[in-house]
Amino acid sequence: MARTLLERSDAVRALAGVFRRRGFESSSLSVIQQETGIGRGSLYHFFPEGKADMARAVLEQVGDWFEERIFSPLRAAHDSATAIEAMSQEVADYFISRERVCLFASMTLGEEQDAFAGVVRAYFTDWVDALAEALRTGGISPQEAADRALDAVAAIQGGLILARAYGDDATFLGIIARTEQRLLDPTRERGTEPSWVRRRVSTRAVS
Amino acid sequence: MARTLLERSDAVRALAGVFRRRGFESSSLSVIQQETGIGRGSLYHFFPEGKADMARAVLEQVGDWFEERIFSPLRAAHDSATAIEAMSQEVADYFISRERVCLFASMTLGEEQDAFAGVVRAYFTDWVDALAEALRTGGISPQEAADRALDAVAAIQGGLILARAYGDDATFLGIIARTEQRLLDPTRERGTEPSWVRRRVSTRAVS
DNA sequence: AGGAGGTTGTACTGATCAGTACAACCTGTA
DNA sequence: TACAGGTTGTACTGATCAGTACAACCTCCT
Repeated sequence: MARTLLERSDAVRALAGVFRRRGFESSSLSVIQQETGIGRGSLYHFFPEGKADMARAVLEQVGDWFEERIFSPLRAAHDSATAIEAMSQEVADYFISRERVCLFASMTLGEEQDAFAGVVRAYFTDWVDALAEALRTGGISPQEAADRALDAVAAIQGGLILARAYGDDATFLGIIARTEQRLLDPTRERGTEPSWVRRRVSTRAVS
Repeated sequence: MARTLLERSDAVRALAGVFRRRGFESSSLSVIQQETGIGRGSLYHFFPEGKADMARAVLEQVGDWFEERIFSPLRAAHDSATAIEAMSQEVADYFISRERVCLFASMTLGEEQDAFAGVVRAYFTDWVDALAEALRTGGISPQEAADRALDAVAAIQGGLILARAYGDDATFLGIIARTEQRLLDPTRERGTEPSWVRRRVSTRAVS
């Protein structure tokens, strides 16, 4: 019964590597076959619906990793400062060792956008919400916590773009470090919104 | 001499739209032909090297726009606060009216990465440097200005990812607004780097 | 009015795409 | 040892890909 040498989870890991390096669209079946060493037969055996199935599986595996290592600890944190430091370190290690690519972010571009909108949105809201909860635990007001959490996740994602553009991890680590400081800073006050934002938000931003 | 109806710059604009909507990889020649209404003949007449030429032209046009409307004003600014507010507004308008996609950022993924590494890096360094110069004009120290500029560009790029993930402009505008405040804030102090960063940077970040 | 030459649509090429079919294989169980 | 059935490589399909060739066209200049 060929209790195979190849675990499905190994295949998923290999696929994630290919998608990160080449992007989803340009990962053709022949490329996937070549770079993973997994034959067409096995690929369609594990992922009957083809590339869409593969992408789903990869996103699910990545999502599970974040849930376990990042989101859940943030939500369960007693000491928010420690939890946020841990998040920073985990996130830095994770992305540096994975081509500086966030697969969920990559799915917000091109054709993939529609197909994976749901899971992508869930990933980001989970992250932002978990981080906001840790901040609230640390005594920050709900609104301020939500804003800081959103800004931090955006900073990390933008940091990945710059890290890839510069081909440089140090820049990314600097951004992560300052993001961490900003999250923990107990003294920062909120100013008033610039007037042009209020104008934009009220006129058309609720799309 | 058919002094054509179709200016090359119109073609470039149309191409930019297609690339933003579909992504570079999944913009096939037939799709481009269909969505721009420009025939294969004209396409290869204007862009003899095919898609690579088209992408180059699009990036150049976008780069020129930013140079004229964003970078140059920042460098020439006398009043840094006004210049930064202007940048925020221009950037918000630009990306909201263009599918929330930064084409340079999209070129940091997949196969495009290598082909366009140079212009992509130049775009981001130009932006960060111009913004840092405006901040220095406003009396912020060079190192602090460089950090804040980098963080701001990262925040904007991350904001775009979240805006696409959420299908929502209000989130993006909020991020831009708080980024602007952070840039202008005269009081913020810099803390010390978390120890884990120094460890990472010194051990392997200089790749 | 009549070229001249830049511009454009169409048909074609070979390569590569995603997906299917199926025979051969391999391993745990009997 | 032999079977059973999950697993895998290979060959194939029709569709679509990027790029080329070229005849028809259209507009400006004389």
